[in-house]
Amino acid sequence: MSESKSTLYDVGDGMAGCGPIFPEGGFEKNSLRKQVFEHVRGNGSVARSDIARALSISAGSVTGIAAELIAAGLIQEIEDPDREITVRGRPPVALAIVPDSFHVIGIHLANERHSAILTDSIGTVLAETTHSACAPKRPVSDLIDEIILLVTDLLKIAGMALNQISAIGIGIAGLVDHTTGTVAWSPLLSEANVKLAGTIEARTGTPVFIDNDANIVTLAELWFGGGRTNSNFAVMTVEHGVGMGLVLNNRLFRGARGMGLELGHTKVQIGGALCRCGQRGCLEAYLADYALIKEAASALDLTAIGTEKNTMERLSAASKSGDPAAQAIFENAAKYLILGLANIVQLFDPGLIIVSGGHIRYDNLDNIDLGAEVHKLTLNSNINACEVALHAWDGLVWARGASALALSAATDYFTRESR
Amino acid sequence: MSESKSTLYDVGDGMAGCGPIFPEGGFEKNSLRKQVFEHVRGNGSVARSDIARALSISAGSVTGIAAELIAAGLIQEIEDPDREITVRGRPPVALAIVPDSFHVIGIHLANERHSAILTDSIGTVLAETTHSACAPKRPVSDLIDEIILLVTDLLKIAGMALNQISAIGIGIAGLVDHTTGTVAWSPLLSEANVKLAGTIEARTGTPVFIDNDANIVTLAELWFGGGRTNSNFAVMTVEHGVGMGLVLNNRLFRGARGMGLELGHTKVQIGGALCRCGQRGCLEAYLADYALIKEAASALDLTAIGTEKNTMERLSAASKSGDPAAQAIFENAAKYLILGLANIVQLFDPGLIIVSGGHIRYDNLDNIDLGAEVHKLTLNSNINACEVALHAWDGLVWARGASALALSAATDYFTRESR
DNA sequence: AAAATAAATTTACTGTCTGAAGTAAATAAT
DNA sequence: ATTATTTACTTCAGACAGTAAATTTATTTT
Repeated sequence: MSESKSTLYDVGDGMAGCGPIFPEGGFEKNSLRKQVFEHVRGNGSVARSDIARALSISAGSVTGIAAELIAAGLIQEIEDPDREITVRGRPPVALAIVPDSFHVIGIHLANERHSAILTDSIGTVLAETTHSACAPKRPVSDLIDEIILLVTDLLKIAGMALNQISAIGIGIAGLVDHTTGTVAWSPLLSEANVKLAGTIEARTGTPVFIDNDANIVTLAELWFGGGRTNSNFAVMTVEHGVGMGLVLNNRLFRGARGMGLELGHTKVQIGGALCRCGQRGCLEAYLADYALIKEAASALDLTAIGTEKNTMERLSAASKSGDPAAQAIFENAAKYLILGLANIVQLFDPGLIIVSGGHIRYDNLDNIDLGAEVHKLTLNSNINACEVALHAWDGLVWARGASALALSAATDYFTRESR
Repeated sequence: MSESKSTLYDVGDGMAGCGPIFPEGGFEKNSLRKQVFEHVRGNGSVARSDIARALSISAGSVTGIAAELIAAGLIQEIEDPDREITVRGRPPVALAIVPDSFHVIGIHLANERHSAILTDSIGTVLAETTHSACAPKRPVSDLIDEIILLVTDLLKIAGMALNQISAIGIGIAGLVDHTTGTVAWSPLLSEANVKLAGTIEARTGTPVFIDNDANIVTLAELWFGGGRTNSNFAVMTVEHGVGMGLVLNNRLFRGARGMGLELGHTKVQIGGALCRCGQRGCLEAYLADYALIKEAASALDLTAIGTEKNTMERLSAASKSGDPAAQAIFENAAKYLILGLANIVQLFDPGLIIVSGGHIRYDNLDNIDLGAEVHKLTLNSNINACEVALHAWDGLVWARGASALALSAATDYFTRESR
């Protein structure tokens, strides 16, 4: 018998019973309706029998659900495109999404420019527009006007009306609470704790969903990028700041209380470099564009001040043409990139990390095997090594990610049971 | 219109369709049966009508489910203990768990000693035993023998037989894959990738569940400690190593692929202090007991080598009696503790972090307002500041956490529908 | 004793899904 | 050409989990 006395036996609250106390209800269950719809959308075109096998549900259910979805105008029977291999038995009938069953808008709000796209129910971009933005910080009312302008412009281009839009997704830099649709803080806004989603919803009469830019990029990867075939992966973005996103079981993970994954502001050095957030030792302060530009003076003549993008391009060019100071800057940043990746692996154990960002950066990572370097900095990786992929993209990802936000909300709505 | 061209439109795989591709099935739904049982267990004693209100389900359902659970011998009607306040109407009948409806065993395996407890279905400890362990690394077969010895000893003390045990939970230091019951690596084992759960299951004929020690401590907090009233919280443990656990929505979060949350091996300094894992700059290398002991030579006469625990006690005493070197050691460790906590907040955004560990450490944290210090190192904390709580405990938590692992498995089993 | 009130039970009903039997449409074998 | 085989899809009875409303039960208030 143990000689120890337990302090735990009756620790804490003196409450009766034991075990976690569950708050009321709130357990999600995905209806077959939605599962079937998503399976069809994910695969482009599938036969009913394939759906039944893939989702392990009865063929009878699929028939019924497919009939409902067809009646609702969400899916349709099509000529199977790739059907040459003739097998015995009754030939399968392929099902596919009806692309124009509904439409959504995705909007990205950023410092220099806003972009917006209008897509159909499978994410095909039907119209896009970009407005240059100026004011670094403005009151909410101004930003809302800018958004409304974007939307009306976009609708005009697409030749559609607002009542044909099922949902609007918005991505904005800053601290965003997706569940309440609140922007706690944003570099674009002079005010804090803005109920942006609700306000736009009231102005447009359309459901509005917002999220921060890192999550938006992650959604873009999940819906349209390298994450499509992975149920679990992380995204790390390096641009003006450093962000990350995480997908667990095909769903965006947003932290316990909706705000988390602030990788850029995890500390990687006690009393280290000064970050734009005012604290010291943040990863961002060693890795983000603005941090590199701070050091760029040693490599470039910065008396002629340009845009951040321009400076980064010049710095990258200098590095590639052999400038030792510029090279040292990128080499140091690469070290911190690898450190950030390693910390993601240690904490979240994803099978894949997509490093997502502008082109410029990646030109300087050509010689580095990121996967191998991360491996060196992690435990246990011999068993389940994490793949690291680079994904460079243009300015439209953000809007596409925002449209994915709207698409998944619209999907929920249209596949809700017994409407 | 935008001048940008998109590389994302058809990025990646050239696959048809869009949206995440969902693997088959796998959506959990918690039956009312289980919810009712857990509500009763969580609250000690509740009336049917209270259950219906708390879980927002119909009174009729509660009647039916309660009848089933009573028939199964899992719950019972009791005299309501605290019922003086007489109200109009038919008095409620309190329901409570039948404590001896089933029993489980919780085992903790550690370097110096193993401990095991036998509990009833509400976690009351009916018997406990502790065996001292010797070999630092042994083959699996030896460890299994030790486990069997623990179990038989425990059963003898409790006067019970193996077939009266519904489940066995095991906590072990190292890298553990809970889903497969595999120990990928452990300081106790000379072999790797050991299917420990399966082997013990075969030997005992009882379902066995294993997890690593950090998760076990987290479960102990969730079931019996300060986490009971919180659906979302993190646990950070500082002992020989540094670990963490995370509870999201009352469930243990284990990372994307079951191994993650290795906070101790996240890097907090490039090329920093050497960690026992062989890498440099791990948080553990600045904060864990073994790291402090490395530095202890400056404060203590270590020619007489004692146990780790003994050395830590001497170091702590030296610090409290004013030894500047010892004080400096603890001050530095506190800095890294705060850094670790801040990084948890940034990444996971829990509302509460429980710092869980032995007493010695905490005596040296008395003067520090951990919450405030963490606040200083995090963004946004003004909105949703994270509470930091210290919880010092004795050696039995581990076994209690392991029993919680078994309890939740047994609960699942007994409340499964249509058995 | 009657009225009021609240808890628990009973009953009829709904929606979701399954499983088994049946139908449809093709190829392969005779 | 006809029959057998194979595969896809449909239909339908029924299991099951859950609800809502009416009913019964047990108590206090008037």
